[in-house]
Amino acid sequence: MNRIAKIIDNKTVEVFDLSQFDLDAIMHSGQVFRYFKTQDGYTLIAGAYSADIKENNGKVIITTESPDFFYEYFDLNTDYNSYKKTFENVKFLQNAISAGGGIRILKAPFFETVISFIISANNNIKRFTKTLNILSEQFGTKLANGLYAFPTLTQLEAATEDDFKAFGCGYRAAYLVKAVKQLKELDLTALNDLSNDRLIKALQKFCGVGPKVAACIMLFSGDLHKLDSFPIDTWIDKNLQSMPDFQKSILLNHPYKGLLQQYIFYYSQHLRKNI
DNA sequence: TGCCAGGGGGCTC
DNA sequence: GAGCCCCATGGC
Repeated sequence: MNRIAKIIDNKTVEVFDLSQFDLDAIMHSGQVFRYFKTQDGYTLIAGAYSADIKENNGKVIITTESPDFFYEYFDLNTDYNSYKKTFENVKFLQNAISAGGGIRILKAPFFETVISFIISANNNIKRFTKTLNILSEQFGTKLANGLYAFPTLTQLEAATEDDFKAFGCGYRAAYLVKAVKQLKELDLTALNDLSNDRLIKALQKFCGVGPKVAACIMLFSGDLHKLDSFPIDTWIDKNLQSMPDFQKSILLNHPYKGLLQQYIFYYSQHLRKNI
């Protein structure tokens, strides 16, 4: 039996092992944006699915019409202790690992990941989250709880450059119109056959996707889920620059450096602490 | 190669 | 309250 979590019934997932599931840290780890704080937890929307999530009596309770989706979304079949065992040679990140140790790499829908991270470019999280929610309200499907699903590719084809601009995308508006057209022609399964080197180049063919955004798509899209992808944003860059070369080398050669990157991001960006 | 292009929220001072 | 920066990228 899985010690981490279990689908209890057709509306409930329970997570038992909170040492590898830190709800607040996951929400603030910069990989999920469309969630709302509730009185005792969060309401989260991913793609066309939503869930109410709260912590209660040492467990996390996920209440949703789509338990199978969220079981997979939170990667609950994977024991993160197996990853953590490989972190013994990165003791210089111990503080960040301790603080963010309950972060998991989520399996977000591919299209939502691409669009979200194009909009994230040179933007602050609060501001582009607002944009993502407005786009969802304008172009997405209204769900039973009154919230809006992230727009599908077909729905977002209706958005013009002026629409994207009006909803806060700024100069990324033109990229988005082009990227939506390009994504329509994409065979996602073909991407899965590529090596990481080829994959990151293939993703950068989408307008608005450079090396950093491509690395985010590789790490956070559930279809790709490359745990050795290492997005270097301004926060990670600052940390790398303050790191001795030998530490940098250990970090950048680690098979799960994507997960380590999440710990560093959460620690420096959200908690505002220095490694 | 270097510079430029939205806007606004949050941070530092 | 001014000045700076933000999960960068493409075009010139």
